[in-house]
Amino acid sequence: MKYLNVAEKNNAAKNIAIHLSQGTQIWREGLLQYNKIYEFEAEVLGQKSQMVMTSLSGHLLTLDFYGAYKNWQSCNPLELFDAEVFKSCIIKYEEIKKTLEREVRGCQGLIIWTDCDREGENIGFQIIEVCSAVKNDLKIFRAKFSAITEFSVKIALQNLEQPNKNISDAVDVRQELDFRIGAAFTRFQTLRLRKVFPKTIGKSVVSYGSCQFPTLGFVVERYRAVENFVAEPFWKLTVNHTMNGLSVDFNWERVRLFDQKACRVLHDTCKESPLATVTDVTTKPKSKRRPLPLTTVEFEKLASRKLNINAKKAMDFAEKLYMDGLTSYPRTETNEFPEEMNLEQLVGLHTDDPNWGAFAQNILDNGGPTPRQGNKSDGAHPPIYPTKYIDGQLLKLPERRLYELIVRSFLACCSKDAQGQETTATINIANEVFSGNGLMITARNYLDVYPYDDWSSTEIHVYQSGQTFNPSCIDLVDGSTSPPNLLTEADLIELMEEHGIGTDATHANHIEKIKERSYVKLDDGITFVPDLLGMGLVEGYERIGLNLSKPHLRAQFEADLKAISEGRKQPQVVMAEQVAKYKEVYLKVTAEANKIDGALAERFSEKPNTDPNKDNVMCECRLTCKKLTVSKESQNKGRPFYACPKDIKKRCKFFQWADGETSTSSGWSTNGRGRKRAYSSSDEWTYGE
DNA sequence: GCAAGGTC
Repeated sequence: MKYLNVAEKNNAAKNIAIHLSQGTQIWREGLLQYNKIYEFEAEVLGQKSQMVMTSLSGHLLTLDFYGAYKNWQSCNPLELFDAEVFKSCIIKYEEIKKTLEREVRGCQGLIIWTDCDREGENIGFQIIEVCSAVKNDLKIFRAKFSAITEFSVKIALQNLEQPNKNISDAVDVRQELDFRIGAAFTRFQTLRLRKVFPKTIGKSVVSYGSCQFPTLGFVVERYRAVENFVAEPFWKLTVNHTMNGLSVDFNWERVRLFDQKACRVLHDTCKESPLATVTDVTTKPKSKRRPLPLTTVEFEKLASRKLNINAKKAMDFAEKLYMDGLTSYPRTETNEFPEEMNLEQLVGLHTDDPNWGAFAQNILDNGGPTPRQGNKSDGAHPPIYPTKYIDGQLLKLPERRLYELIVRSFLACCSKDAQGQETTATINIANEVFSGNGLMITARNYLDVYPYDDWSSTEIHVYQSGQTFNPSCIDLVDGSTSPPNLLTEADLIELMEEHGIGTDATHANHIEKIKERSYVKLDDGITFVPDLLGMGLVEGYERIGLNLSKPHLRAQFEADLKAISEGRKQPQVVMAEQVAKYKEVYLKVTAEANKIDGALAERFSEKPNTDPNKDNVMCECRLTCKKLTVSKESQNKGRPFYACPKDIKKRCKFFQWADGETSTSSGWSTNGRGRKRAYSSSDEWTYGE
């Protein structure tokens, strides 16, 4: 038997091949330089077999509309909810597809080794689709692994399963809906707003996406919370005891009062008999926990918060570090190291470094690495860790700082929690209670290598229970409640993760996208505020009574997808329900689009063009009485034509333009990528009015 | 020229 084995990416294919062949694999080039082919022997289903292993680079196929639906001017976006869609190979991956087709011909079996998550299952079915098309009697298997380690992939090969169609179906529904909704709303928003605000919108695209809008929504919500915040004045008592050059502050047990008079009365009472009596002194151990093994989300948050490198840039550099072999795969949700990983060796790589070498040596000399184990695993990738040591001086600046962050995080999580002793002294002044704290750090441990956490000692006098002293001062301090902070990028990523908007691999992209679209902007280089367009859009949809920027729509959809994965719901049913829902939303939006114009007009300085459709020409089909509105502008650019969705696959002799003229072309059009697509129309169109 | 999800 000869099996074709296909992984989701080259790196996975290579490592799986190494593990299964004990390093005896030989490699050759595939048709695309990034995706190599590895060959070795292995035992499959109790039989010695020839193995050919190659990979994709993520999804192989993508969705598209046919002919007229592809063109922004030649169809009503409403039709995109029902227009037929097709999957085709992503143009840059055609060589990968050809490699699969060529390699599978010589094989009798196919083993899918894509990542063991939802998207991976779907990618698996794309591989099956391509391979089955050239070889129809293939024996097909799915390898399920919990990590790409020798142990895990060998177990997977001994326990081959069948691919799970339900999971893949859920992804198909997700893709198709995101695509239809995204295309319909994006075209509508863009085409309309370009006409209503030609100066402000210009040629830019006003996109709608099921992740873009909730992300924008988080920024708007926080901005409003800050804007609408009403500060409330408060008053509080503070006590200070300075002696021998050491100043100790005591905090009031009541924290603060919102009644100035009451606070003044208590202050006066304390000032009248200011002698403080120490009522209690406790000292107890306190520790600060070392970080968990590093995930993508934590990496992005640290880079953004501590190094001021934004998530998109951080991921681009992480990708480069990974490609250079310095760090492990950067997209991971896993925060625990697999048992079989040799952490001692990985720590040992760093013992010669001038900055953290001694720390690494210290870990090895004191019982070895003992990382905390988290509770998340994506089943394919370990946490992010340095795979190789390099002198930081050899790297350019942002890369060096990110490599250092990965190394320091790794060494910190392999180290021990910081330990300290916290002393709390409680005092009583005229029956008011205050407490002061002191912290003595007894073992800094991980903090010595991890500058991203603060924990510092604070001194306190040595007090004894029953002792009395005269405070240096007892003050009445006024203040006012403060608004929440605007969102930083790290906060935004946290919210996205919490509400299930996007994935670890896409958070940074969505944030970048809404910046690019001018929906949000960085206020002071650090915090996000809505930009005029983003704010106006959210307000416009709200005036229509829609909450498209709230995360619950996406959350509901995710719940449906889960039901499909588990076989509890039919994909066609969910698809139909969601399409119907969004179609209704779309109709409402187009009917009340003037409310969006109005909201934006209040934000923009440009006066809106109040009748953006006055130049439109109505087309009507004589046979079906279907109506189509076309702008004069597009009419001049090229004649609108109608593609009949049902007959699309039939190659027809001629088609008819919306102005009634027929063309004798073969009935094939080319798409933007120069590829031929069939479209047809037996309907006749004519201009009305 | 549109989405979101993978990935180089």
